[in-house]
Amino acid sequence: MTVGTRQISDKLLAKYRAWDTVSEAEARALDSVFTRQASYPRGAVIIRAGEELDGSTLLLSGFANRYKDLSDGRRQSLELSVPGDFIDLHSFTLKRIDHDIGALSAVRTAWAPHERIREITAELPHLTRLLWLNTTVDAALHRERIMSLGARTAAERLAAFVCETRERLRVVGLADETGYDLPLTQADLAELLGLSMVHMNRTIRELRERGLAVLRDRMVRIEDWDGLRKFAQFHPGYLHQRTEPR
Amino acid sequence: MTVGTRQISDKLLAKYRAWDTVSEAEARALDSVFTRQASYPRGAVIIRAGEELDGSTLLLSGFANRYKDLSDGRRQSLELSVPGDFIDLHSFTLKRIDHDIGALSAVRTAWAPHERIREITAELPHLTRLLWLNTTVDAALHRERIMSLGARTAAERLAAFVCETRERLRVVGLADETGYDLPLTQADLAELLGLSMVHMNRTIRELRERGLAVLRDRMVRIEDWDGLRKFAQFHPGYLHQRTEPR
DNA sequence: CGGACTATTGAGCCCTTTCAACTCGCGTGG
DNA sequence: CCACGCGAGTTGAAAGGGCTCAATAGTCCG
Repeated sequence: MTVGTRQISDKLLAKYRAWDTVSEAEARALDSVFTRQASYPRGAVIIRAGEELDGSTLLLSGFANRYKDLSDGRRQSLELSVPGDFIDLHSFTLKRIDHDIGALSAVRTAWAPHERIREITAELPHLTRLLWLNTTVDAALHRERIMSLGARTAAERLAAFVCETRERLRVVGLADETGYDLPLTQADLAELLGLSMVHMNRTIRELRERGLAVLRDRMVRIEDWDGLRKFAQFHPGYLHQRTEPR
Repeated sequence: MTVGTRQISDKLLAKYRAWDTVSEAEARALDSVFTRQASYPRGAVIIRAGEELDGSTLLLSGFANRYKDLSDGRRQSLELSVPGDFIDLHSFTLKRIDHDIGALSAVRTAWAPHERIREITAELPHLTRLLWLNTTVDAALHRERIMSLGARTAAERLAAFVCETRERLRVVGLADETGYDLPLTQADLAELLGLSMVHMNRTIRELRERGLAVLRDRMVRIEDWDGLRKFAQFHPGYLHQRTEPR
């Protein structure tokens, strides 16, 4: 899959380079940890809670989400995963993870055995810290989600989500000023934002009527980036990107 | 402060030993990273968002919380910190953190320069993985909070909080079957659980009337542990403790 | 003894949910 | 070719959980 400078870990690398400099040697080492690739259709469960894992999975393309269920059927999405995300890197230390990860669209993945990651931690301290940083930035995303769920209204929450997702996708080259593709149903979004599907629909309409963003046909069109940021009170510091947003 | 086997990192060590075995050499190394200690009164800001940090702080005694504010005054607590918590270990990779950390009670802390932590990462790979694990378990706590805020009712949320806090405190010797001290006001709890103070009060009453738990006089008395667990749908797997709960 | 903080309770409102009906587009089978 | 079914989206109406406003009481402390 190596075409010119294009590599498996292209997007992951782009993300890491938004955080810190990565040498060519480190980039090669990072790319070399990935062995087999796989594909999943929408709806497939990529990782199941509680399984013992001996490798971690990189999302090459498509979207996925972490979620937990309550026994009476209530389901909460914990986090959206976008291309370039190392969706279960935390299993390197945790061994088994406490939630499922499902495919929200057709998905391609690459898999890195923990053994190979361990070799990196033995040999490349700076790259190791980047992997660690990856997991701590994931935690920072979690915290912002807590903020949203606890303190933002439905419309603000959706706006913040649109902003955050735009920044995450921009780093891996999948979004620009005008917007991005987001192949999720309104039901998926509702689950992610802790809203009912009906209210999700009305909230999407509200954002459109406010002239901030339009979500339609699996695409997000940003109408007024500054207005959206302001409305959501989106402060991208928690993404810890070096590059100035916007 | 070393009295017999008692050390600064006593509680931190107890927590790590609930996750994995820690050798005596590792325990000594861990203890030795901490240099100066400090005290803060209730209400003090221990760590301020955005500051450049060159060390991480261990909570020796007392309670703290992470929080973020919105510009119009809405404040959301992100996570409770209990004794033995390395409250900003993530600053080791992040350099600056994206939220404040405040003292919810009188607090004692110890401080570890990042330089010393870096020495550990160079010399003690297994202990390094435990430190990394610490940050990934913190993320697991965040995820459970997202679950609570997104999918649990107020009463279930409080019940889950009481269960989780009981397990976290039990590991460091600060809780037993009957309950534990929790020196937080109802306003603190409300902020933590994303509720208004008034509704927090009513929710506390509901838990009491259900015969599950009594929160009064800065103490939590657990009346019916099994009932509480069941009501909250508390599944402690996400804490990743080896010891069987209860 | 006043003041500040904390806890408690009532009442009304509002955001969000639930229930329900209906549309639209699309793929499949008769 | 059309009927049908199904998933996704949309809208209305009513119910409900939690919030806000407001008032009262208890407690600690200077």
